[in-house]
Amino acid sequence: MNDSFDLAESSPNTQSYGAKISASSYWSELNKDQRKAVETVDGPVLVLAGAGTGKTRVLTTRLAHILDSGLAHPGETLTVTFTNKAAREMKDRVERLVRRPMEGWYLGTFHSIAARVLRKHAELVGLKSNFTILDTDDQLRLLKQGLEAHDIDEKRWPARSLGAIINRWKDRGLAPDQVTDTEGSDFANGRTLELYHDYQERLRSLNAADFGDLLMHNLTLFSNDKGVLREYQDRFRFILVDEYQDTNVSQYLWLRLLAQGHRNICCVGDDDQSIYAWRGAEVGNILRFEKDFPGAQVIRLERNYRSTSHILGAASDLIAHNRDRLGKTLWTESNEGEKVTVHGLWDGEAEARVIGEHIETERSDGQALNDIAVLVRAGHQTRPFEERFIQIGLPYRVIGVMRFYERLEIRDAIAYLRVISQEDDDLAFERIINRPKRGIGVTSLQKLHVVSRANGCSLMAAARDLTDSDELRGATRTGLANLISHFDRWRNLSAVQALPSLIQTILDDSGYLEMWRKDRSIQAPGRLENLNELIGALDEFETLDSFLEHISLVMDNAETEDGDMVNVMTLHGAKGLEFDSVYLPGWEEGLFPHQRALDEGGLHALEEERRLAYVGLTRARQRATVSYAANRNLFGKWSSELPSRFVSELPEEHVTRTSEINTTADLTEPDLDYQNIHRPDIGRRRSNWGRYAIRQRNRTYETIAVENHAPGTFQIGKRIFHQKFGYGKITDIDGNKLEVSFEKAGLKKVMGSYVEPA
DNA sequence: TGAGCGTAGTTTTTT
DNA sequence: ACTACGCTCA
Repeated sequence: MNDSFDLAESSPNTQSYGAKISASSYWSELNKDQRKAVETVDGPVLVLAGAGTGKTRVLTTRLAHILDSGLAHPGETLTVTFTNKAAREMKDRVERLVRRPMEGWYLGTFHSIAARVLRKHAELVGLKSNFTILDTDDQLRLLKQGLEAHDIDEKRWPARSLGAIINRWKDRGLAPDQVTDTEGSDFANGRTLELYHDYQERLRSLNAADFGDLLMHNLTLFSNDKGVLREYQDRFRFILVDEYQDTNVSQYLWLRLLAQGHRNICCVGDDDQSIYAWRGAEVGNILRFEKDFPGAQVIRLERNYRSTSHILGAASDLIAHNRDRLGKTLWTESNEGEKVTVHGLWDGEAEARVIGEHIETERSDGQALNDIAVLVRAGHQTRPFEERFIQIGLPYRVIGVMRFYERLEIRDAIAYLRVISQEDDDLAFERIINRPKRGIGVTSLQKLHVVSRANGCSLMAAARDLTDSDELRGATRTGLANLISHFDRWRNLSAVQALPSLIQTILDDSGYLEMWRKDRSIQAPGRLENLNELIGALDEFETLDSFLEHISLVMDNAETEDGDMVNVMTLHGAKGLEFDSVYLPGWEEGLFPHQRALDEGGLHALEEERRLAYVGLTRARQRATVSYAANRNLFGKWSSELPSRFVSELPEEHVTRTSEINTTADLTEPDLDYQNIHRPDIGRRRSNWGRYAIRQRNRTYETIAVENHAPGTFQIGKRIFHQKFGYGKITDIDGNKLEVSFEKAGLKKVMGSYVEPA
């Protein structure tokens, strides 16, 4: 972390400042709109950049232009992204363009820049400069402790829910004394605010900040000390923001404050790709930009360089179903390409099989697997694909699963380091106090907590006290005393020893490595391997603190595996990426759009789901293949599925549809030829369908006979019972689909075969 | 202290 | 189906 912005950054850089260097060499290839977005450096600019319109290119070129033409030193620019990956990419590209070391510039994620600012002025918000940044796991444990302290039943009021409420407040920049809404009023009998208050107190006493605090404390800081705010306002002559549609309110307020100095802020975003409202992002930030920055120029990038016109056409028509959007008309000069294909399939297994076959065909046509992706809605959907791909020997990688620094053994090792860096870090100390086993169980830990609360001291201090007293006996006392003396030694060692050998010593002395060596489980060898990797990774860091800052803010995915492999990931994970060929399985009502989104977020959530579908389609350069299954095994239960409404929203002119099944909607067609053949392996699946026809190669060869309700069982107004949603009244009937107004769950469409007369 | 068992909850994810 | 958690009992 370069923290020297008072020195190095403000020293005049005679090479660049004031020197007009022609930048035309690297932006001659930009189109008119892109060029305008790069050149308009005076005043606020909003760049609405559709999918595949060269957004990143514009952003990097703009920054390079500002630096190259001497409009600002690197240290006078602020560039924010959401992910470390995006920040790194931007850094690389700008450095390549500018060919000059960019020491001291402010380019990074919102969180890393906010942390950098906060460390400088921590005392103004009641923290010390070396505060710990807590991750979600720590936060959760802290919240649990809070609930316990308030005697609130954690079963009834889960810490996770409390965390979600508090995080939403923080997303909006609301400290406990600023909360006026009733957001949390139905949680814990209205004691949410009290819990939030205590949680913040606890964080302060631990000298810790959670992710939300980083931004929120910045806001507090800026409003408490106008001098500091002024300093940054003056400093940042140019501000650039990537993925602006993903900013939450507190990030927005933060930007707005900082931009008030020079008013040169350029935000790049696409309202159609806003898919993070569920974690506090406000698309509204885009919509209000012109209001907040009067005279702002709005530049639209609408020429798509990525996809064929069929893919672009399909995606554009789909997203046009959203009401809540600014509206863009993407166009392309690329060829028509293939139509988007839509497959209806029997079940998830068939879906995985068919996609596997398609990929093998593409592969034999010379298509690189690295440029193929399977994009799913939810993490668990990757499984059938993994199983199938393993079976047929198709190389694949799943992106975005467990991250390196989230692994149990890595977190343990880091906890040791955290205690060394900050003896007061109770959360870290608690984590490893009995790992490996030292005879310090729940009872002993409770004693420590009592002492620490009574004395207002840290757990470590309490531990010192307790080992001096007679409270603890036998193995427990020796175990704890040993641990304490180990820590004292390690702390001394940390001053003189390089990080890799320090951690090696710690893991040896503590018996932590020994613990895993003795462990006979399958995972143990992998864990030891990971620990070795950690030791290696530590080589890159000068100080313990710089390493800890890195891991708390730059918890990146482990590098993706080398080789030519199909990419399997969630739609969210695919944002910003592109592939030749994209498979989009699981387009079924309830799965995509996801039921939970529909239940909780209504129309807004539905539109967000649709944007997700849009993001999925627009990842494809050459081919996009959508599929849905008639039956799906979810959480151990089979259920019949309806094709997603998004499937029917795809325009015929850009789509080819094939189906191995008839969906329920088709069952009411009179001329279909049903046979009642019972196929045992399907019968076992307790499919509740009335009659179901599968047609393959124009031949109906399979139908499952399951008991059907007698005609007239269902009439509008009749009361029915549904396994999942309970009692309700039928409001509409459409073939085998019923629209039911449920007493608890509200208005829903359900399968007739799923309900019983009540 | 730890194994064994029952229960509940299973979208998306960064920092 | 699978996991994570909390509780009971040896």
